[in-house]
Amino acid sequence: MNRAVHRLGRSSTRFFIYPEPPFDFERSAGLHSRFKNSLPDVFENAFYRRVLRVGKKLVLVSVSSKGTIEKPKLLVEVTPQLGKSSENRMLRKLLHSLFASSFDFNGFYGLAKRDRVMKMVAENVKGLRPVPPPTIFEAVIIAITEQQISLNAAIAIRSRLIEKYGDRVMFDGDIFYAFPTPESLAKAQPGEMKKVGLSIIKARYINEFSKKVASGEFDPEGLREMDDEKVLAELTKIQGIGRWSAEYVLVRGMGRMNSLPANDLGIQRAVSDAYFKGKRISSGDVRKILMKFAPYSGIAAFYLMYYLFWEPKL
DNA sequence: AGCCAGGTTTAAT
DNA sequence: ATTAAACATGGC
Repeated sequence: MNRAVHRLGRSSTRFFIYPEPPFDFERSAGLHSRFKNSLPDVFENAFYRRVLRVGKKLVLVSVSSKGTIEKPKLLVEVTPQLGKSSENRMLRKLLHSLFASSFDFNGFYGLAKRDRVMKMVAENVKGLRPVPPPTIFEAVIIAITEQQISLNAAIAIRSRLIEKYGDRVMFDGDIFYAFPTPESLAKAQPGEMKKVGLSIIKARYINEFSKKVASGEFDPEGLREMDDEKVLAELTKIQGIGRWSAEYVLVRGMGRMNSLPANDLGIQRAVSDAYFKGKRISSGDVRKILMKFAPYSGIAAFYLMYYLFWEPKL
């Protein structure tokens, strides 16, 4: 299992991107660092780093803020330099989807003002945005790993999966991991995958799904063209993807912010803490509250959870 | 120590 | 059609 470490060329490019204000880079990109070891994303010393795949090539991107919440400006450093202009276009597009999605946050803030709780939450963490995984394939694997067990457990297991099956890249003496490709997880043996802490059944789900993607039988990126209902229908055909996982992929992986997994225990806890004094509530109660923020109910859920569970305490 | 955590499937009524 | 059991690890 000792794979080679990819050596990146020494060349690098730098450029700026300008997300729509307001954008809080620290909170948005730093969310990963609330968890102990949250590969493949690394946020350290105000730098967000991650290995991205551009075509067949691996690049390490380092992103840091050179602006403010109201005047966002991000410095992106890419190593190694990409040769072709088509590659550079792909990379820009990826970075745009990570940090500068065209989502209408002011629409959400407008609605939030009309609700006492959400107004307070939105004012406190203004500029927070979800940073989605770069591929839908990754979002599906994230969903499977996060089924049933706690986020902490899931992230620990997923990080070990990434260490075991993801390509490695060396930079400045540190090792970074790319998220495993469908091909590498398709080749993996479920019995081996289990060793990172996955249940055998999840190992098989991931393995089977990866085979379908690697062979071209299933094209996750094609889902982006479909409407919400169609996406849910396509995803739930996959073994191991139920209602919750499909909705999770939709909102977390595809930015379909009008949808949400109302059964999600985390969302239920957040809505309960914020609106029902912590008493046990149903998915119907969750819907009733978050519907007020349609078509931004997914964002509303994210803001509540962030504020209640992940906002760093002083 | 033991129970609950951002569920899904299979196999029983 | 509804319900129960099995599954894996981490944190309190």
